[in-house]
Amino acid sequence: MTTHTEQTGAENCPAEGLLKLLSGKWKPQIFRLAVDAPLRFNSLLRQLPGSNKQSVAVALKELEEAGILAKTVVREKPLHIEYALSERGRGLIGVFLGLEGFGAPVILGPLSMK
Amino acid sequence: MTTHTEQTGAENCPAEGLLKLLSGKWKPQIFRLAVDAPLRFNSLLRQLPGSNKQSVAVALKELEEAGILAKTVVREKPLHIEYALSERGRGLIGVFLGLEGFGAPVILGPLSMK
DNA sequence: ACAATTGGTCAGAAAAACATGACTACCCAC
DNA sequence: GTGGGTAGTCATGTTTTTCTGACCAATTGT
Repeated sequence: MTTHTEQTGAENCPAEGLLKLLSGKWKPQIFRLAVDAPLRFNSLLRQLPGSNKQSVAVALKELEEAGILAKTVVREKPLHIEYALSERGRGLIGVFLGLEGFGAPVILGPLSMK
Repeated sequence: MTTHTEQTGAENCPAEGLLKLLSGKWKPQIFRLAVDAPLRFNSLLRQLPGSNKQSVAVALKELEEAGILAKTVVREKPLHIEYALSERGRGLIGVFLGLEGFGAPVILGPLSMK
């Protein structure tokens, strides 16, 4: 059975694909940090306590492949790589803010309504 | 030790908690179906091909505990239980639409198709 | 030349999520 | 009191995700 017929339902629901993309242990935090400034691998690793190379590398790759982050080789003093929010990525900021706006009251509980 | 030292970063980022809540194989679909009409366990199970009691039960419980779905015992003909979107749950619809709006181009976009 | 920093890859282990099948309990019709 | 529908739980196994530690390769510093 090499017929990889994935049935996630994402075909009829784009939100699901996006949720799947943003889910995962590190991707939301990576996205959030990328909003503030371009990211560099080792620095990012240090900013995510408890993370590991592997997971972060995979997350960066997936976010890049999804067109949310753009990878750039910076030919400067230490010669490094930058992962910055792409145009599409910036489009996600609004959605993220919507999530935060809704998320906050959930965490603070029903008592804080009104 | 009741001090649940969760290190998800959700404390300083409500969006993360929400993403975590909505992630999972069935929760997005369940939410989506709940938008249309109140849900009933067995019926829902039939509407989610490939799913199973266990996973759906857990998903419903978590959505209920998060205050997104409201569980109601309906004392009628077959005596059943309804899971309907709560007030808060309806608030999520907008966020979900935002996800769909952004998600669609990602799926259909130039990067994903070869 | 050697070490450190850059940004990774790889195989294997551990942990988390998900699926399966058996079982429970309650109500109603027959 | 048997059978079907309601809504689940439980123990177990499988699959997916995440973590660990070793290794790699180019670039810069001493």
